[in-house]
Amino acid sequence: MASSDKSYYVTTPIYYVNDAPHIGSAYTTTAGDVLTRWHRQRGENVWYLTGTDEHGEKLLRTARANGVSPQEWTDKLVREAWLPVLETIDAANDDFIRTTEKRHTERVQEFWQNLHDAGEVYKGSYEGLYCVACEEHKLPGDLEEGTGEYAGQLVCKVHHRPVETIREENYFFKLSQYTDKLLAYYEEHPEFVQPATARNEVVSFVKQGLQDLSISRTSFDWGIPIPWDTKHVLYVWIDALLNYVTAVGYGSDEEKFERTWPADVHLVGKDILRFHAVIWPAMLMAAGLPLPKKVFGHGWLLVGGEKMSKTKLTGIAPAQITDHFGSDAYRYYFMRAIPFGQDGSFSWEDLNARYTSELANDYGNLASRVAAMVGKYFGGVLPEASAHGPAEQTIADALAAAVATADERIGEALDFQGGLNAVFDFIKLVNGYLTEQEPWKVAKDESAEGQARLATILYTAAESLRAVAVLLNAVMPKSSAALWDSLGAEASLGELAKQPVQDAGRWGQLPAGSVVTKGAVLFPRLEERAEG
RNA sequence: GGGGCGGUAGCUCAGCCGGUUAGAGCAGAGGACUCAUAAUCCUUGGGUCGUGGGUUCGAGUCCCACCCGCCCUACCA
Repeated sequence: MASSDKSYYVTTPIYYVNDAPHIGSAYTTTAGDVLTRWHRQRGENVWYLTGTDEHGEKLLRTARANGVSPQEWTDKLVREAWLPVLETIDAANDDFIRTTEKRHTERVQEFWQNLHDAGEVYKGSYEGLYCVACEEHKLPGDLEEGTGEYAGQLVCKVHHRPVETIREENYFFKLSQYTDKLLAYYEEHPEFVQPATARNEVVSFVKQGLQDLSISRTSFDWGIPIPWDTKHVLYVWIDALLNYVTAVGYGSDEEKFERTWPADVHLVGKDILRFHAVIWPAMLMAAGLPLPKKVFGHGWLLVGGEKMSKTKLTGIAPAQITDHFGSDAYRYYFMRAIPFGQDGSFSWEDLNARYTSELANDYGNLASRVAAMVGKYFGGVLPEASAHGPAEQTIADALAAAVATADERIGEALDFQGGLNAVFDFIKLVNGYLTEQEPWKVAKDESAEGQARLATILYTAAESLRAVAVLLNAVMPKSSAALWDSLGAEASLGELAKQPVQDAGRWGQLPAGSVVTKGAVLFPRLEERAEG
């Protein structure tokens, strides 16, 4: 297999199906979608995977509470909530894996059977603390000194009631054996865990030494049975992580697996970084499989200065935003307003302000004024730039720089904000160019020179927009398509998605004679949206 | 308890190894223009740089203590 055939493979976490999809999970999916669209537009083979995590005790309980089987419950949630949200945010994933699918469960069983056969798994007993009220196992850090009648005992921080000690026969994965191997790997591959702050936390955690990991449960049965001892089901995480390989043909389609694995980027929220940067690579090492090239832990979305938590998820559903602003603005906002890798504040005010200022006024209005002038002065037929001078060259040079920056920032550094800044700085520059050149005044000069200048100014603006449409297609596919259409570009240049993004700065691609029409405005000004 | 990060203009944030009048975007104010989605372009704002000390000729920028928010991690019983 030639290396050039290797797909650029990006994953999101598989989301726990029992939780309602909110903007936090959609944030990861959006970022992955922008990243993969960008790489596709470079002409690379790309594979973008997302999906749902469907096992575990919590899901079993909700299913029962709703009087249906866990499979029925999970089917319903996927159908009614998780698949629709992909439409809502306009994600173009190549596959969607569910951990209840045979292609997953069978491969997972083989994987662990192999590790068991190889001596990586042993039977032991697990002793843990359990809060009956929470119905969860607790770590020492989840507990505190009791007071009053529970004085002297450790109580759950949530319920302030004593926890029970529970002993269970479990299978264990020899994670402890991988402490040094992981540390060596982090050392050799400093880019493996990003950003650097996330990497530091992972490294310092592993340096303390790893404990073997309990990988099975016997207290409930909604999970993948351990093949050699079917009273046990696999711990959800240990099952879920394998989706990244089972979905691309591990153990079933070697050709596809070779072409896809290892993943180029695992996108994860920083809360689940440890599973992806410690446990997952150890599992792969144990199985003799290549490790993913990069695990990127992005930040939280803060609402009102606080982390959006699952529990107090009065949360915001993506559709609440897209219903009003549209999916393009949704995608733009989260990529532009929040530095990927850092926590960022979400507010309706900020969203509204950016929509109006950046999308409607700067970008959309530029497209409108250019299309209007080509229509008004040249009957909608793009004229030739016969008087290209220094002012035009400045624009062309700035474009080339913006393209280079955007390609590096978005395509390599996963700095979506930086990439969008470059594009929008360019848009502002073109607005300024028009104001300086005053084509509406030049239009009154009917001399040949005057008309040549007018033609050149409008060509320059239209050609700039052509590049902007190409550059923004990964972030805002719908409005970019509308702009492409308005410029009449498809007739000569072909499909927008086929325009190589790294070549967008080559000046003069939009041919004179293109039919420019003033379609619907890209981002109509919106009524002030009320709180929440 | 230990470790880390953050607290800078109304809002969101930049400010590298200390050095002339602390910056950007948005919002606000004034002006220009009219091709355009009352849009665009130009100009403009004086904020105890969390608090209190200290080092220094000079400190958001270094040191100490403290307050607030968050993250990682422990002990113990």
